[in-house]
Amino acid sequence: MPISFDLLQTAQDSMARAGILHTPHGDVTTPVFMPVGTCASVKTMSPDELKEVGAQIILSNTYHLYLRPGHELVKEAGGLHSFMNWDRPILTDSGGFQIFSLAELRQLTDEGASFASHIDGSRHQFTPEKVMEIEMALGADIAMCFDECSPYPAEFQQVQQADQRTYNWACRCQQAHHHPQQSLFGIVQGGLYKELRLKSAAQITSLDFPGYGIGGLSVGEPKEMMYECLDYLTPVMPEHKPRYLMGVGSPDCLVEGVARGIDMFDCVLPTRIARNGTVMTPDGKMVIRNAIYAHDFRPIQEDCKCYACRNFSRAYIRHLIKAGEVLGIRLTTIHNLYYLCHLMADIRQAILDGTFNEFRADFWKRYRL
RNA sequence: GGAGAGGUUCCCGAGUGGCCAAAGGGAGCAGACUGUAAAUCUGUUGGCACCGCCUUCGAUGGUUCGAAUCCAUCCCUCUCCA
Repeated sequence: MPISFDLLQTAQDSMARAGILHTPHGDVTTPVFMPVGTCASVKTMSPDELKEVGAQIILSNTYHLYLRPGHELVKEAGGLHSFMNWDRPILTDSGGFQIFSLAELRQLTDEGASFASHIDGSRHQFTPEKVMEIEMALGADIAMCFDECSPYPAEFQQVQQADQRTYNWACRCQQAHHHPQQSLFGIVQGGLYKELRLKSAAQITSLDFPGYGIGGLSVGEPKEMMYECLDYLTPVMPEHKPRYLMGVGSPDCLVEGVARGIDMFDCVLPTRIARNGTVMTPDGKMVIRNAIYAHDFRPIQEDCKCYACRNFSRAYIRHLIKAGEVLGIRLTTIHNLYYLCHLMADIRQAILDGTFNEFRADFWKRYRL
C-alpha cells in the first residue's frame, strides 16, 4: 500500500486524535491542514516558502490541470511533483467539487459529467474512469474519487440520487485505479441528512479505501449543522484510516473538526482571504486593509514567528495591499498559512500531551467569530 | 493685444431649462469569502432631526413657476495667432 496511517493517540474526552500518514513523499503528521494549489501552485507561494510556513502536504486539482496545461503534459514533465518542484506529498481533488461550483456549466448523468470549460467553453466529458486516468497521470500521493457534492439546501431525493451516483462512481474509480505510488481515497456524501450520511458512510467504507474524505460540508449550512453531522459521522468511520474533511479551513472549524475526529483538512480560505486583505489570528480575523491599521506599526500578530510578522508592520502590509503591490498578498498568504499550519501542530501537541480539551477551551476564550 | 476652448460633488469626467444630490470611472470607506471560474465580488461615498428638508456644479447679479444648464459682468485655466 502506497500510504499507511499510524494512529498515535486519541484524546480521552473528545474524538481528537494524532497520527502519522506515511506517503511515498514522506510523512505527514496529523491533524494536518493542507494548503490548496489548484493549478499546481499555491497562489503567490514558492515551494520553499510553503515549506517555511510549515506546509507538509498540498492539494492540487484534476479538473483545472486537465484543462490547463493538460495531464499529459504534467505526465511528460515527470508528474506533478517534478513539474511544480514540490517534493513533499500531494493530494489531487477529483473535479467533483467543480461539478458543484461550476453547476451551470455541466450536465450530469450516471455515466459522468459533461462540462463546458470555464476557460474557453470547449466541451469535455468526465467519467470516473477518465478522472482516474488523469489523476494517475498527475501522480499525486493521494487521489480522490470522482464524486457528486450536493448543494445546501437540497431535497432528500436529490441528495439520495447524488449519493447513489457517488457510490457507483467510487466503485468504478476503484476498479479503474492502478498506480503503485498512489492511494485512492473514497468520499462520503449525504448532504445534511443523517440517514443519508450514515448510508453513504456505510457504502463508501465498505469499499475499503486507505482513507476517506468527507465531502459536501461547509457548502453554506450553519456551522452547528456541520458539527452535528460530524458528531454522528466520524464514529461510524474506520478508526485506523485517515479522515479528511474536505474544504474546511477556518481556525474555529479546524479546532472543532479535530475534536470530532478529523485528521486532514484543506481549504482555499486562508489563501483567498489573504489576497482579499484579511488575515487570520488567534483573536479571529483581521481585515488588514482597513483604515484602523494605517498607523499601526505592530506586526499582524505579536507572538507570530512567520516571515511577515517577523519583518513587517500592519501599516506597511496594509499599504502594500492598498497599493496593489504583490508583496502585500504574498505576506498575508504567508501569515495565514503559517498560522493554520502551526495551529494544527499546536493542536497535535496538545493531543499528544493529553491537554486537547484545555487547548480547545483556551482557543475559544480568545477567538472571536 | 486678437481668436477659440473650458472651469461640475475627493480626482477624472457625463450632463446644455424640470425626470439632478447630479451618469460612468477612479480613489476612499465598509462587508463577504471555507475540496479556488476569485489579487474577486457586493454595498457605500454633500449635510441633516435621512420616505422630507437644507447646501452644492468658478464668483456675483439677472431671466424664469423652476437654472449645473439661459443672459450679464468679473475671476481663473488651456490652445493658437501677434
